[in-house]
Amino acid sequence: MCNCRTRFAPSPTGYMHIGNLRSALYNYLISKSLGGKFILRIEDTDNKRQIKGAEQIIYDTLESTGLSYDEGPSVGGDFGPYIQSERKDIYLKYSKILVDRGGAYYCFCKKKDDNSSCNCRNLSAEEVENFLADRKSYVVRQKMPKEGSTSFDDLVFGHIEVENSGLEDQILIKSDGMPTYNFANVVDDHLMQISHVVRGCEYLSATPKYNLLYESFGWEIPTYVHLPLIMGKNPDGTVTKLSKRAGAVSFLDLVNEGYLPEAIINYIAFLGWCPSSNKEIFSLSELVEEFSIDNIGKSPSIFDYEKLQWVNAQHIKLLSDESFANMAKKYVNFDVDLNKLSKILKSRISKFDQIPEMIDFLREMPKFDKELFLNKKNKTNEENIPIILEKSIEVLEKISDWNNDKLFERLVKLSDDMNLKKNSVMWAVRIAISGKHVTPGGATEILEILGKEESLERLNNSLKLWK
RNA sequence: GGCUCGUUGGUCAAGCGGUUAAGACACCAGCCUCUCACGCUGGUAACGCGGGUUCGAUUCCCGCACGAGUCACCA
Repeated sequence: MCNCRTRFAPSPTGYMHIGNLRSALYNYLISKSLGGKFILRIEDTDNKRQIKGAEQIIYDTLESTGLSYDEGPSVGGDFGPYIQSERKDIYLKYSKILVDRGGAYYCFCKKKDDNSSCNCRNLSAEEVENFLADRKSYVVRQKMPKEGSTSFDDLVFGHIEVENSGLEDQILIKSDGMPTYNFANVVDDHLMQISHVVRGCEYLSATPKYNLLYESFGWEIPTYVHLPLIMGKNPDGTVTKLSKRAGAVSFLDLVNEGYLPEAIINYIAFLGWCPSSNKEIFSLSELVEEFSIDNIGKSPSIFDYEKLQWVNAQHIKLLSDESFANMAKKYVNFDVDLNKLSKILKSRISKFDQIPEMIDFLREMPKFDKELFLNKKNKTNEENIPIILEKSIEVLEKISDWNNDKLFERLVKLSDDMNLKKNSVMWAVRIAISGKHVTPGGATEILEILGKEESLERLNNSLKLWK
């Protein structure tokens, strides 16, 4: 056990996209692989951007992916509340402390004012008192050093150093009294004793500002782990940071398309990290076992649907027959034996939304071209097709024990009797009952699913095409 | 534009001074097979460019190019 504490701190401003989830995952993996705690904190300091339901999506996503948190809204913890809008007073209090310590100052300029003309940094204590007494609206700004440089060592990116002169006196408390993200983040991370700040590297260049804040407070600076960006492909082929515009990927959308949460987790774990071994398919707990910060890379990765699909296919194969049938249920909208269906589908789909198209022929015999029956490799032709179908019908009519093994055995026997390869019979029968060139499952598997009555009806109808 | 970061096959990626430069996806071929899929075997394909350092650079250093991130009273 160690006292490693990480936090996932999303804003409820929309759906949960892959970048957020990856951040949650890595926070989880880092704390769990070190035997520490994983904390959820909701950062809802921007009233304007709140979206109803977004918070619930966060809870649901963490729940369905198994990223369970040790502290957070509803589960509680010793450092609550875990929702920033409920911590407003805390930020105000600390902003005052910071002003007293000389790390920040009140700014009474109007929003539109040109920053360069702002002289609030030099206001006397008396002037400030007066403005405050007048209830003049204000913001609190961080007092950045004018010279020197600030540096830190990131566990992934190494030593980063920036000139202080490039840093603006950023706003800490907005005129509505709410803290900005940057400020609330620092205060909460300190108060909640976060040891490792794990976040996307878009924050890399803002980190010196954070450190200056920690220093002004006299607080210990946490360990930083910045994660490489996840890029999305634009329609024109260029790549940019994953966003609505580029490769729009929301967790919920993926799930609705038929990706398994565990597959999504497995895949995004590899966006920026890779294990020492060549193993690729992991459960969440296996990821915890193998995860190591040392193996996080720096270069951006591109979200690749093809690879995701492959990973998903692998996880689908790992599913028990029961859970597969359960998942498949919602994609099957007609009456059919789900268990039998699942058997032929499991190795053939890479995501669940492929199911409807694959099995539509089971519900209703499609119109098809008679030419489909003719297949050189399987030696079917205009002469033998009608005979095969006729004989098959005779044989099948006599079967009362309608199951795959029995059907297979009888049709193989028929082909022997007719001096044909079994492929010829199987091909003819399969086309006759499916009307499709390719089908999931072989002739006898489809016969079994269709049932005796439906199968014979289809067979007879197809035979008519040849009379 | 300033600052910061990155650059190994089409994609994801191992590598951390000397390698036949792994592996995976995709693609192609073959095998297996009651079509397809699964599975198995094999194949095509890569160190951005230019200087150094070194006996030796994909690996270290410096330029350049290209890509990206960030510069909000958004997070």
